[in-house]
Amino acid sequence: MPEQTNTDDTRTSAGRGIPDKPGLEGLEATWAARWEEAGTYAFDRTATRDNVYSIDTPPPTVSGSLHIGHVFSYTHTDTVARFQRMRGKAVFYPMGWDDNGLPTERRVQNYFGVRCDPSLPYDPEFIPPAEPPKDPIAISRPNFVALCHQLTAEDEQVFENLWRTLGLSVDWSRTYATISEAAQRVSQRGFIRLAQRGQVVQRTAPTLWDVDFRTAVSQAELEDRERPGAYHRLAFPKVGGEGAVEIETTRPELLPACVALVAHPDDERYRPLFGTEVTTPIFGVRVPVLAHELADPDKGSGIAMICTFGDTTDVVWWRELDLPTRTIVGRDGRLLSVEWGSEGWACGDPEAAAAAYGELAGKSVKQAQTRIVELLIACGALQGEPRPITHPVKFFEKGDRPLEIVSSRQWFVLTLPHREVLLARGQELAWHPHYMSHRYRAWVEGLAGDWNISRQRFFGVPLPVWYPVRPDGEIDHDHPILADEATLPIDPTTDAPTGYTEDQRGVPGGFVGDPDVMDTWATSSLTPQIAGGWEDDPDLFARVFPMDLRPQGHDIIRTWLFSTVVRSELEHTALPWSNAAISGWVLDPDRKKMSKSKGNVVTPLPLLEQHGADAVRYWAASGRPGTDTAVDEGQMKVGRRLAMKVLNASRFALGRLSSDDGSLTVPGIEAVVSPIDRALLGRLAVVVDEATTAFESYDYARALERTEAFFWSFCDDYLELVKVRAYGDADQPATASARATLAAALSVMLRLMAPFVPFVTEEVWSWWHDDSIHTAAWPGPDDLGLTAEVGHVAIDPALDEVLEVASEVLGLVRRAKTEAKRSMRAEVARLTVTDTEARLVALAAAASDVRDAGGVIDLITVVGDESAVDVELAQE
RNA sequence: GGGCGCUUAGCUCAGUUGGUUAGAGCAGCUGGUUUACAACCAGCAGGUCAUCGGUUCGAGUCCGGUAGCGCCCA
Repeated sequence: MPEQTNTDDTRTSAGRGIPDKPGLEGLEATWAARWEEAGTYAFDRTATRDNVYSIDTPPPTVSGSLHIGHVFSYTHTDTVARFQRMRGKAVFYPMGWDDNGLPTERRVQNYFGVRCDPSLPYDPEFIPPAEPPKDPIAISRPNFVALCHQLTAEDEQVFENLWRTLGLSVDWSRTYATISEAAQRVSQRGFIRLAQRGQVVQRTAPTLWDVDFRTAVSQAELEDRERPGAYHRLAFPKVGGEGAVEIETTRPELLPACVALVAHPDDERYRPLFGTEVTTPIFGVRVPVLAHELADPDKGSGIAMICTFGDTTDVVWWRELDLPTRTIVGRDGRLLSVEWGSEGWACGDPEAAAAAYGELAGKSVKQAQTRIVELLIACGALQGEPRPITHPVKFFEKGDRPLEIVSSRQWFVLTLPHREVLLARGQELAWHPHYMSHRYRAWVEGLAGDWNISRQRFFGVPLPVWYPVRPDGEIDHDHPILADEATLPIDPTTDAPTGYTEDQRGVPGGFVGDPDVMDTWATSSLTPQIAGGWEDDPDLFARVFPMDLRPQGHDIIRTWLFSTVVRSELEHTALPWSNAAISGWVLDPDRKKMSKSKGNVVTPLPLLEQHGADAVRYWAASGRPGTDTAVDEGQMKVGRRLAMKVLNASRFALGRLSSDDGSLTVPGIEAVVSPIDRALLGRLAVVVDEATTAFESYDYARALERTEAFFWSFCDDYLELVKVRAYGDADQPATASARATLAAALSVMLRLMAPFVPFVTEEVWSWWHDDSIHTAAWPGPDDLGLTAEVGHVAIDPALDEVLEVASEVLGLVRRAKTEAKRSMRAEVARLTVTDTEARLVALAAAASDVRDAGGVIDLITVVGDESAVDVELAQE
């Protein structure tokens, strides 16, 4: 153990001594390698839950590019991890890689120039061309998945190198990947458990659909984008009456899918029409006029057409007004063919409707809009010119075209029935900063539907489900066959369910596999279970779960945080962690949000190379929890200066303790007798208190600020004051006191700074210790010769005044020298201090230090009411 | 439209339950280099705390209104 447990007497220190020329270059590589070798950050899995601090690390999307934002938020977590480790916790700090899902698919498509065609057979000989071809090569799903694994492995290495350079105290023997076999097993097991409890169900329901990715997306993946559009005013002739009802729509191409008109129940203009019918222009379909509160009287003409489906409001109307479905938009975003006059497609003149619709079928919704507007003009149904507007349109957050809503069979995790308990869990969770809890609450309160986890994609965790094929050849979706847990992970498109053989695939009496994969969040929502070895390693799981900390960005509260809470609630009836620390964004140097399209994304490696990891960490740790922070190279330079100062101040302090043979002799804390030394340690004890309290409430930035401020005043004033005294004879009590104070203060300050600047503190620590500072004990009052409990350190005002007055007088002496444009070494012939008796008593206790530091020959004190310092410089 | 956050020195930000003269760093200015540090040190200057009103002996801090910026949700 380090010397703070062995302070009873003077002892010769271990360590390798003070190097001749300490520097910052190369510290990252040196210490990253040593930490790895020594297992400094290895998790002690014999520790009981009480002594474990477990972190549910966000797995970065490895297919994304390195971003300074990664460095920022992961540094925050690392400072907390290091603090907890020094407090004696066994820190469970794994790293995960999120390589599951669409971003990887996209990257693989672009990187290799391929596309997945699931109908193709596996080609074991396939090797992608060196250069991606212009036209993508179609390859089988197994080939495609193999390329995904190959590329993510390379991407993971890039991230790991960054994290090691940054000095994250991750246990690198505990990495996981969200597409790994273990993660797939956990994910599929989680699904099966939900299904067995009836908490995930299949439904054929209107589903948000991205026509380019050809997959369903969930509410959490939506975003609104402002898009230009136009209100088209259409006239619907009344049935059995005079005149027409005019509606306004931004999507005239959906007219064939119109099933009703709707207005607000209180809208006097349309009240008389409720219960009557109108016919759609061009297609002559009779539709009712209905009332519903969601119709906005101020929007357009105040009456809207309901189509199945134009937007999410249409879905609500369709469900609540019990309307029929007329599907015209296909999964490729093109209009489907329709048999006018058949069941569900009744109309006045099927031939005319078919002729008009024939112009639209097969077109994209955009092309169809252009054509139908021409048809509407031709038949006189379009009233006036289309009126351009800008309005919010729903997009998949990764998509390029507006979402459509299609009706399809999907698996839904039931969240709506659990809204209340999920809100209660949000209250129970300790949020840092607290106000971030509002984001969660607002999201849960606003949940509009259950969580659709089916995705019609290729690279993901397959749904572990098959369906029986009935004797008539129809697929029986109502009796899904769940995979046997013992067989996980499985792929139902290549594995047969227990009790069946592969030759029964797709034949009557046999089975078919569910072709879909799960939403990435369906797997990412289980990161505590994946990292903690749920069911696969019950001993480990019991030691780490529920976890202590979930660190993450505020942008994914509604996705990752929410879904993790859902899964933990449904599976364990518990919160997955007790604390959530929410990081802000990193903004570009001009405080603009970074984005690829703006081209202002800052990459971290050049900054790490230029300024050093400690400096970049210093900048990151100055960003307060939850606060958006701009990239600031100025702050990094300050961080580097701090690191340099640590080296130099340590060299000086330890230099006073070193013998001619280079060995260090550290006096025990009991040697501290001089009032000014005791005052210094008293102040430091308060800083230890503040830093500890700040860290306990996840305010690493405050801990850094307080520690740093103390360190600089220590260097500027205290070191100057005791410089001469510390050079004296070690047998002198005054000299021993100064040296003991230097040693104790340095030891404590280094440990306070270790979470922020782990490289330089470890370097300095190694000069006089054999073990790592990062496994040393977090400092407490006993390190400073005080017995108070943490949180109860009080300053002795009389003692503190010694340091206060001495620093103040020294400052005034410096000012006099500066104003006289003299060197700091200039001698002071006579220093006259006028002050109260109490302050002069304090000054007297440090008089020789003040004389030494100021070069004062003659110090005169005068009792008086007004404080005054007169500095008479010696002749040059 | 609803909600959350922010507004303090030229810039980036601290300022905990209200309590002396509102702090720091950067930038600026003036000086200083041989025994820790020129990737340094010392010193100086710089603010109507967005704005209006209220509570109070006392408000950067608490309450309400307004404006601007940012984000989340409709």
